[in-house]
Amino acid sequence: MDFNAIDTKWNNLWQQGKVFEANHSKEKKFFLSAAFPYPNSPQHIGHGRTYTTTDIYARYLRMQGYNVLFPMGFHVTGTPILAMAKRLGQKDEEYLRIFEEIYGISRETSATLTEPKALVTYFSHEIEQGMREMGYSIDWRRKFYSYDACFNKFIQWQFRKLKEAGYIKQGSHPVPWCPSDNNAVGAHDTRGDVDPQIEEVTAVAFEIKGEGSLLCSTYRPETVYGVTNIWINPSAKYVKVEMNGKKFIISQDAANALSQQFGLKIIGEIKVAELLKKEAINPLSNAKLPIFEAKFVEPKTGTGVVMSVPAHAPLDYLALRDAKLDGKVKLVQVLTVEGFGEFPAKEIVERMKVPNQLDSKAEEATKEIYKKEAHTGIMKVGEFAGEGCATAREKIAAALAKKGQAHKLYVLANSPVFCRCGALCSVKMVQNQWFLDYGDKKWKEKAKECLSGMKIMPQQTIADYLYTIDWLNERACTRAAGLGTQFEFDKTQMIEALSDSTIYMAFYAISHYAKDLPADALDEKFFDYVFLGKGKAPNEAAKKMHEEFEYWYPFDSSHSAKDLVHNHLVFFLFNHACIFEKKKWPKQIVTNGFVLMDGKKMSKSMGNIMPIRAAIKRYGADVIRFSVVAGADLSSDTDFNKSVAEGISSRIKSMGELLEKTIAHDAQKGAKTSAKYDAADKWFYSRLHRRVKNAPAMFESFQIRELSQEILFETFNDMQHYLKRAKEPRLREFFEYWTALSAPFMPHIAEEFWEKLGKKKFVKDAKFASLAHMPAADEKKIDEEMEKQEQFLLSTREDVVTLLRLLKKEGQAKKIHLFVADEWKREVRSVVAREKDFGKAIKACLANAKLKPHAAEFKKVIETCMKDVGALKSEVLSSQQELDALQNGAEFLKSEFGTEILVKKESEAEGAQAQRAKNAMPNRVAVAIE
RNA sequence: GCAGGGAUGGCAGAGUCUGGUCAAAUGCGCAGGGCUUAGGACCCUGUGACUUUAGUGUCUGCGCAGGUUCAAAUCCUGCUCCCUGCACCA
Repeated sequence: MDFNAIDTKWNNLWQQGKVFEANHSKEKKFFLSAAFPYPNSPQHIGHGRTYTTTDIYARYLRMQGYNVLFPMGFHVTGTPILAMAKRLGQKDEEYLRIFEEIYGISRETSATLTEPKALVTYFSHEIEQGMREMGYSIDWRRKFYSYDACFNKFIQWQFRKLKEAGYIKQGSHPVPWCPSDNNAVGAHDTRGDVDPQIEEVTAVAFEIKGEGSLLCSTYRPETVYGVTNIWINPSAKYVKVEMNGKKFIISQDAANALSQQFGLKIIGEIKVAELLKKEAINPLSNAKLPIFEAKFVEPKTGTGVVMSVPAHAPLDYLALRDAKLDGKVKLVQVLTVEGFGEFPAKEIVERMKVPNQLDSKAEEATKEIYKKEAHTGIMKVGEFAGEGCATAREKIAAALAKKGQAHKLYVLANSPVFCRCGALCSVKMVQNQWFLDYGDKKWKEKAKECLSGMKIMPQQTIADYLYTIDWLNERACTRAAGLGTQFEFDKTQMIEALSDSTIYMAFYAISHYAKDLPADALDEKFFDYVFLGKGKAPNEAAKKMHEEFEYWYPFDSSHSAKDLVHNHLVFFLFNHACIFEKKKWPKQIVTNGFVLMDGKKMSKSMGNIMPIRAAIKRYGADVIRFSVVAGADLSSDTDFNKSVAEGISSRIKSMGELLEKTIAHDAQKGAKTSAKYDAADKWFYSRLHRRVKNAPAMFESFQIRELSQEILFETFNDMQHYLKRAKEPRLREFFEYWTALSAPFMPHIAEEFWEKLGKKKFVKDAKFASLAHMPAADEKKIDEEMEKQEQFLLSTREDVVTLLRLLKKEGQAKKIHLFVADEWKREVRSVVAREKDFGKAIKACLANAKLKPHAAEFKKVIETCMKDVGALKSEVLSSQQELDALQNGAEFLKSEFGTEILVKKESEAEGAQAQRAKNAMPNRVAVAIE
């Protein structure tokens, strides 16, 4: 089987036949989509998981008779593509290498990708081609890019609606900032792709009479009571600054960084030597504090001035000890800490034998104490004595701030972070930043109402949605640069990437028409009519688009990987709830886990990314489809590796070979067999129809893993057994059902099989398996008794195998006798099942008239039954049924063991066998081997 | 720190809601055998330990420590460890 050839054949036929183009009609519809990709790289097999899951579902629903719309577009909004084009233009070696080694893009090609649009075009074509090769049943006519003029108009309309609703606000906001580029920085703007993390710290003011205040940044304002001195770095430069009419002393570096956050003015330098002579005043205890020098103080971190709490901060204690001041300064205890005495910092430093402040163990000790004190520390002094460390911290910070003795400031927690331009990043307080007010209570309520009407898969993620809805606050919705849509209310701004992709699904409903209209025509009235049905249709186009939207909306199912739960998917709820009327709110969200490569996360730095098109080339699309969805439950991550893909491949191939054989056989002998089903046929088709019957519920609940297991492995195993068991296997019917059932998973191969089978079984004139109806199970063929009998036959076979091995008589037995337990033993079994107790069971049996004749024997039977009393719940076959099962399977057993098989009832045993026959139990035959 | 998820055999991964049929599905790996010129293809068997030449039995076992129960991977309590997310970034 040449998978690639089959893929190509059917991809072309589908395209030519316009099989997946969906138009509004009278039929019941289903509108679903998966998050549209950001084209700044080729896609890898991880992306394939979400799209494959979506496509399986789409194909399943199509086969259930729905008019299914599965569209796709490209999200190009934001800065990474801009940044990437710029870097390629600069011949950035890091990028060129990634392109070459991981994406397989030559340097010549890279040289042509220095414009954002060229990059978008290149990767979106690459991605689209991959999706086509994977056989995704997408209506490509509706494709658009988020920078298309018609889409811009749509987003601007959306933002006008949000503004009308009062959800767009302005205010100040801290962002990671490059002072040299004069722009906000994200992970893709920094050296080594470090994600800059903003953290809030408290800066406490320690007054120096006549000079202003020393500003000390700290994570632990509750320890101000214990401050014994102030640290400054002897080799740093300190300056006086003016801020809100007050004077402060901080390092020069800090002044530069903080000027981005506050309107501060540097008044002049102050020499370290001069500072060291001064005294500062503790704002809480009013103690006079000396100022000392310490090397551990980083002038670039925080304010460059550090308050010293030697009782609780190991670094402070170490610095004192290094300067031989530990004898002179009196430590002040602030907290009582579990497992420590008066001065925890001193204790831990001594216990861990930290040599000095610059040793790496100093940091370890700090972390340890910080954690311990935050957990178990109780305030010993001050206004909040008796309270826990964490609550006291907040209260003290607030109290100091109220008196103007503390200020909130922002720092980069993972500092230093460098911009790719080389400058050190800091935090800037952006003024007049535009926000979407997701903190609005009423809006939150609406979003929750929307959520409550939806089906969320996997169900356990509902908690995440609720949590995120509650937690969301004002969120910046514009940026100074980027591709996408201009922000109408402030033309210096572009709408930010996560804000223009919240209701874009609605645009798919009309995108294939919108493209043909001049952008000017898409004004307020136009969209009000199309999406909200307000007013009269401004023109024919609007009317047509309104009808289309009315047909396809509400949006039935949104698919993505699980990382979008905390942002995009929640915004999706908020925005739908705001813009559209309730009956147009979305119905379902499905999220899935990631794909690992040989057990490890795929990443550029590890170089273990497998591009999806390379994977298709190697294994075939359908094998990849199975590989990314069959391995794990929807919610958990799945592993892709060679052996999984090869295993799937070989199963599919052997199915193909069998299909060929079946067809050849039928052609020779004629497909019709008039003979009735025998036991083996009944068993096999009972299993098949049971699976067919259960399948729809499994598709609906996204038990994709279980379904693939059934289709690929369990059905396959059944067939293996059936082939051995059946006198004349009839596989045609099986293949007709199996092909349809597996078509959503392996569409190309299913089409190929379908064609070979003559393809008209389930729906008249279905040219494609993709359009055939999912077969309904023939429930008459589900035969539980037959399945049990076969099960019994198989376990009997197992017993014989075990016994032969035990006797070392494999292949040497002359005759094998099988004895079925008498009916009265079943009575005993059910008594034991009921009583669940040896004594009670005996009494019950004695009282049972039916068991009277067997009084001498039943005690032993009860004993045997009691061994696994829990197993007795399931019902067993009657003696006659067991007998039938074995007689029907006698041929099979004979061929398995190559010897004569004699089946009898226990009571019919004669001579030497009589004793053995007594071992027979319900559901377990007695075996006698000659 | 907060929130969510998790810990099962050589590996991956079911089983947990609804306790007993669980030495634990399925797949991979490994070992032995068969088929074959050969095999990475296919088939059979085995794969916690010990014991057993008539079909066993005993012990150990599902992160750790307890508890409930005739019975616990499954229920309860406490603990340890791991993963993911925490905002202006797609």
